[in-house]
Amino acid sequence: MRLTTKGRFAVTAMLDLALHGDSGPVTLAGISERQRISLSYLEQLFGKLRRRELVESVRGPGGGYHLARAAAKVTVADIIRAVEEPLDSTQCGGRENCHDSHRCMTHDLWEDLNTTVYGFLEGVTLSQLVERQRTKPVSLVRSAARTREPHLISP
Amino acid sequence: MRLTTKGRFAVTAMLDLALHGDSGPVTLAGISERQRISLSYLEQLFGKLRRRELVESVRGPGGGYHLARAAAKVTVADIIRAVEEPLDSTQCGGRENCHDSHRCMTHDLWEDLNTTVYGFLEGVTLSQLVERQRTKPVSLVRSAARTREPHLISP
DNA sequence: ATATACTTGAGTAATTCGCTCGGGATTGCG
DNA sequence: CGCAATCCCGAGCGAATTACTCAAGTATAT
Repeated sequence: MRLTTKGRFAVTAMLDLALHGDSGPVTLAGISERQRISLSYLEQLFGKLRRRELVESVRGPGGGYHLARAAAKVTVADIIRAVEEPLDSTQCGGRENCHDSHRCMTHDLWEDLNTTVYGFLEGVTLSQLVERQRTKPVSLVRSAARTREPHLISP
Repeated sequence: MRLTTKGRFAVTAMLDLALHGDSGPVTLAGISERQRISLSYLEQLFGKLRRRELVESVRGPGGGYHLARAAAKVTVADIIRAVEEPLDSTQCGGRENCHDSHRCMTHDLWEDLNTTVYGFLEGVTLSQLVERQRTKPVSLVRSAARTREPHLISP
């Protein structure tokens, strides 16, 4: 797994798409202006998002992008998986590197951690983010964290 | 937040430290050999881990590193924070970039997501990883996920 | 037609990653 | 003492990735 600004840009753009998708296709130029992301960079990102079938494109004037499925069915994990390069497995990935009793400890451990984090991001959908964006007063951190890490918020 | 192989190396090394720390300081050369991580790279990583007071060093022959506190008090989030470069906040981070009604949407959103993921990684301690490594049959994914994301596992 | 908008590919400066090299500094041990 | 083990530190480096530009397309609504 990898988590960088690239994934953040993609999530932001998808959120913008979800927020403005009510009235027809959303233009990359619009997203670029609203979110201050370079148009050409958005083009690259949406190329990947389209290939992963998270968005659909409408060409020609009045065209743009819209979500390929309901915002409730798109998770943050989906988006990140679409744009981030896959993290190559541990250096012992299938080769003769691992030996002794410690072989593949690295691999198993990280694979598990990986899956765990993804499992979590799998639980955060675009529609949740949209709702949170529209009803500002409630913070994502507090509402999301309260259900799983109570001691972190109210020590 | 950032999550790359760098963080993985650090977690792996710390886990090795926890596993072999019973009999005195652990040598970087030992970790390098067992985990197949370059010695010089380990030196860099442990420089950061030491500065963040996650490990303590013992110099001279017979020296090495040991954990600065109990494995139960070291979280994966601690380790990752120590070695990964901090992800600069959104491009609108304090500048005049954000405007309109959408200002800082990006910033707030990602900050929140960030905190949420970190909050989760705060919940995974080194001692949990050690125990899991010693009693292989139990998978990290299932046991960690079960305690905080019940609906993801048994829908 | 023509403008709008997506589509694709090549290229690029800056940054990070993973690592090497070359020196230190500190300390246990004979 | 002297030596070897070990940590410590900084400079640098090739490869990859990031974030982005430029330059061409193709499809389509009007």
